[in-house]
Amino acid sequence: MTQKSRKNSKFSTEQSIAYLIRDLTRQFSRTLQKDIAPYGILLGQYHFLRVLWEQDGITQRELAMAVGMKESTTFTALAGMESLELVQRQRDVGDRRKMIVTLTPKGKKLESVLIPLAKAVNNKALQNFSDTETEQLRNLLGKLSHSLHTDDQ
Amino acid sequence: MTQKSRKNSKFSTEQSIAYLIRDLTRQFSRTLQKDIAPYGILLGQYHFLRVLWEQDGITQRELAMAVGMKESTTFTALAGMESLELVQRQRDVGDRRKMIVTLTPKGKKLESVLIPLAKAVNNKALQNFSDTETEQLRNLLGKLSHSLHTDDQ
DNA sequence: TGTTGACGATTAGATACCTAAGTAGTAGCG
DNA sequence: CGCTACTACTTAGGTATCTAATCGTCAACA
Repeated sequence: MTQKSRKNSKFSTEQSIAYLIRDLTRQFSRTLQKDIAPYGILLGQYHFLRVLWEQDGITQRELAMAVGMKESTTFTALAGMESLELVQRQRDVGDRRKMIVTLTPKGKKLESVLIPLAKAVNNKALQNFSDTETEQLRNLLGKLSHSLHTDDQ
Repeated sequence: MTQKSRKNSKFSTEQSIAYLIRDLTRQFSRTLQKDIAPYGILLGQYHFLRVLWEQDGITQRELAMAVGMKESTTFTALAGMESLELVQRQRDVGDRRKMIVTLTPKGKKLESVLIPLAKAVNNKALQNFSDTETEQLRNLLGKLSHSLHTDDQ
């Protein structure tokens, strides 16, 4: 290691928190993507399905909020999912601006197949973690997220 | 919260580690991207610059490895960086398959400008973390990454 | 009741990645 | 040598996001 890279341990190339997290995201994505691909589901679609399995019949905007994606991203994903007949979209009768998204039987059925795959990835990642460590990690990540969201500084 | 979403705390929509991490990556990316945009640098380019500032004159493949990106991604990023005159690429004389990447003065100068911006984002995220917590987080993330990489299970 | 502004969805266009399939150049071996 | 396999880069094409701009609908109020 060069002198340069040692001078700030909070930020060296290998160790910055941001880098570690970005790298982990890629690993998680690649892994889960490969697992669900055989079922014809794209990773970008899976995120939306996961929310719909718990809250069916919500609007596109609510879905976007729940998943944490922008509405344009949500729109694109749903368009693909509709053509695959995983979801159905209909205008809200009461407020025609809104688009209600509901799962088709095909979309519903996937829950029992895909959730275990996602759990497996999560469990593999956490295989050597005690419950305490898992909780610790979750708390630290939450704190990180909260700090990044604040507008001060 | 529905009964359903409560039944497995390790995996509910809001709390899965993979989701938290993916979300954090987006936050980090958006934040840093906005900060560096005024200098005409794209986030995807920044990652490569960061490595080059510490190890100038390496090959494209070495750079890809150091950054943790695929070579095709590296190639595209470098092409853009070359046209912005941030780096120069020349064939290795000894082995003409290799492409040596070196920073231009313009690329070098950016180090003193951009690194503080990246540090600021990191520090903002870690603003309420004690040194112990930071180290803890780093260790937990490293462990996570290691577990995901193993081929067993 | 007509105008204006907010809201929700959509479209357009860009960035950041990936996988898979080329294309050279190098090296090893019979 | 000359074939073959490997290495490094490149190209092609696709996915997952984003921001910014536009379009239809609704609501509020002068």
